[in-house]
Amino acid sequence: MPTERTSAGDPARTLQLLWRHSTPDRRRGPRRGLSVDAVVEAATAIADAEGLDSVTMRRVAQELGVVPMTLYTYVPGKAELLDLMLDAAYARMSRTDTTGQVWHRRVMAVAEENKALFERHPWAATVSTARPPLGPGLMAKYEHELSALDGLGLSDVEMDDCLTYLLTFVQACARTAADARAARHDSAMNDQQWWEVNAPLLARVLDENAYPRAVRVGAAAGAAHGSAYDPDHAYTFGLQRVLDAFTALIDEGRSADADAPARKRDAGADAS
Amino acid sequence: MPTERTSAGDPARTLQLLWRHSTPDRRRGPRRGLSVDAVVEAATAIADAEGLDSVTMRRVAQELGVVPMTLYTYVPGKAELLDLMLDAAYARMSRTDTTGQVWHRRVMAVAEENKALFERHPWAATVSTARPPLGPGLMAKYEHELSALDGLGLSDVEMDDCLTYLLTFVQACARTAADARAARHDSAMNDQQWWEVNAPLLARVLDENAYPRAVRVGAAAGAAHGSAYDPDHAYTFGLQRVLDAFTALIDEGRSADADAPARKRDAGADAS
DNA sequence: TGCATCTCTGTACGACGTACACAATACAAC
DNA sequence: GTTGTATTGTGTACGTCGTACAGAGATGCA
Repeated sequence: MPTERTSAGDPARTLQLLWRHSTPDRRRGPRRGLSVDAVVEAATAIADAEGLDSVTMRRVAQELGVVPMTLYTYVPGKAELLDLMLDAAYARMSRTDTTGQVWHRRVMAVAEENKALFERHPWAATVSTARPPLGPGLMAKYEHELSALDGLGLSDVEMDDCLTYLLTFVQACARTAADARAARHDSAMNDQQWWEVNAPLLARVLDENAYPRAVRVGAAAGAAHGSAYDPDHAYTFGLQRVLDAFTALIDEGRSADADAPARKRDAGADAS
Repeated sequence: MPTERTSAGDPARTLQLLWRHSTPDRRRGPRRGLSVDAVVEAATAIADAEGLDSVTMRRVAQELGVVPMTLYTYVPGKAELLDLMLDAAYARMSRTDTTGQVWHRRVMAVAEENKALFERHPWAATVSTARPPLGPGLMAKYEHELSALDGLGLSDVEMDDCLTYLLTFVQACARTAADARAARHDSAMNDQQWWEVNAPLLARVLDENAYPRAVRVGAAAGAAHGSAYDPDHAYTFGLQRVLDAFTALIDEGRSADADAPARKRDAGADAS
């Protein structure tokens, strides 16, 4: 089961669908019983509730009361359907107006919005967007998110780099959280139960003296959060690191601009 | 095609296999024609060359000159085989001795080792390790990597947090790179060709005035690296951010220990 | 020499995306 | 009206997957 990927279908047809440029409105033949939006909505509902695995053409069709092949009159195939689902999810994201706030508040808002996206649509975190769906949803999202990084003295390329770094982080967290949820569901065990099953078995085969640091730190981490891995903690900890990293990068640029002999570190945001 | 996941099989059998505690050596019945290692090796070779999609029980069996069902006498199922593949890959990783070097060199070495892992085995980057394969390979890897973060004044939990943050970053980069490779392969188009196909189509539907920043920054980023997304650049840029972030965290701890009125920023590593 | 136990094989099932042929429908041209 | 044609919706079918199950043959122990 490899990773799903956006933009795996025919580019021309995909773009036409994404921007809804395919409605001559009066056509021959029977009236259409459904619509592209209805198909996308049904598929999204299934994905939200049961994961992307459950989104099969058969299942979406069943949900809409038609036979599987009917969907192919609305959508060229499953690949294009996924693009439509994701761009629609982007389009629906809330975009808080943070003009006038300090930059680290703006960046945190972007992170939160993406976190919310992946909480509402966990499947979205598992999709590879190496070639993103170039629809109105993505464009609006990108435009909005860039505004959070504007006016900080970063170059255009640096703005894109930073945004990529931030979004990669949030998506990686969400992906791990989604994977953990899927594992919990499939195994009918939560993480704690899973560890309770594995710990005694592991203890039998593992020589503690061979891995002193691993055993000590692993135990400490396991005790700190209830389990081996706590997605919420990883997000909170990591977001703070991202902000620290941006602070350093922005300050670097400022001190270079001012060509001061010593670096200044009064970046307007005491990201503590 | 959802994401593959480790530890999806039976925990007891998986651990026995991982630690190779299942060899009574003299058994009845015909001599075994293969071995667990042979199966794992064949599967890994296929995954390295053609991706995890191509690793099917039928294909692995064919490579070994047996019928598919034969594999099930060596391995309980495909889930357990994946655990064995990944732990073996961990076990084979090079672990450079960086004792005596400054911490940011040690951390960079860990990042490079993981980057190398994902270059040799791109499929490994696509596997979810929310529940990791608790084998000797992972233990050795974890033990080694923790040593890079030792002696920096971080708590055990912070060491684990930092390592998770670093590894999440490297894996996310590698995953994107692997996805891009897979897209290139499946579409028989490289990224540049893909953009050349999409750009004119997009220009027809997109109102440039509606997304001024997106168009400007997107163009700048696309021009800077040859394509829309450059995995190498994302890694280089991101690793520097990770180091900056760790610098800030370590300094924070030091200034708190020293309870100095002002923060000191002489962390021993000028991570420029 | 039996016999329990193990290896390896062949067949089969239900899932998937979707190609293809075809029936039913509604508008356009006459 | 009537006919032609484009379009929608349906049923069947193919090749893919992991693996359950039954059985055939080989081997070591009693």
